[in-house]
Amino acid sequence: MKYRDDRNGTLTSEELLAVLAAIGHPQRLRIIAGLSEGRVHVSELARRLGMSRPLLYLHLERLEKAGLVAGDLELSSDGKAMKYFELVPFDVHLTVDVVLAALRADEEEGLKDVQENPR
Amino acid sequence: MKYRDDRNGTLTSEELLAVLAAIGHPQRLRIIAGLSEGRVHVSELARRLGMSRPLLYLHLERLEKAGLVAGDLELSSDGKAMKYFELVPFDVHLTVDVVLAALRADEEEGLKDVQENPR
DNA sequence: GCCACCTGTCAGTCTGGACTTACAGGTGAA
DNA sequence: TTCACCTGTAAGTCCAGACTGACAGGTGGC
Repeated sequence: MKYRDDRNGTLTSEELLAVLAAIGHPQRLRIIAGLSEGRVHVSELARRLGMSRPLLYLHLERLEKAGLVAGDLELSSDGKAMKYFELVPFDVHLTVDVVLAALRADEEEGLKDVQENPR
Repeated sequence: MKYRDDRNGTLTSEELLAVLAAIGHPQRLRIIAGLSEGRVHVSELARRLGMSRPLLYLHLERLEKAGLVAGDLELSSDGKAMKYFELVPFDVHLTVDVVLAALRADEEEGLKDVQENPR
């Protein structure tokens, strides 16, 4: 899983911010809750949460980019295209040390960039 | 500490969102890092981070509302007013269960409101 | 044909947060 | 008095994100 493999669980600040911003929104909390019971396709989830489908798309996109949910387009038995989403288990421990580690990880990323793309 | 005492560590979604929004901003990550070495007064911190003082005020205000930092206005030995800020240790475990618990806590808050302010 | 489902995207509005500049006030020291 | 510090806030700009409404396309069944 993403956060276990990368740098032994250390996130860069960019990744950390993506996760925080993704979770830190009332609607997206509800989306996470809605997905916690299992995979659902978009239209169904929109109905359950009482929110418009285009809006739900935006939120799901954001959650997916942050690695918190995963989408999968499937053909149902009756031939209809269905986009299923499911939760990706996440576990981020928020402490001062994690913040410091993220900022430190940024610098190392920066160094890596310099080594890979020297000017 | 705020998050230990309230409901045995369970945050309402409002509190959780406040914390996530407060931490989830590049400048505020740097502010947290800046405060991790100890208490600093606002002007000094602004200089260290290279950001304008009014802007720093806004961010500190947000962090304080979320309970992540604490401010204290003091008179220095030479009579000048100094606003010192320091970190409040925080430890928020971000998992699906925490999200679900937050939404559940909201409902109980709602019930409490009804009991305290019956119509 | 029409209806009931589904996916995907675009154009437009609107609001809140981020940020700057500029101001008000205070102290002590030269 | 002027300078160098400090706190605190009000006014204005700017932009990204949230959200709506209306489209495009597809399938299968009546």
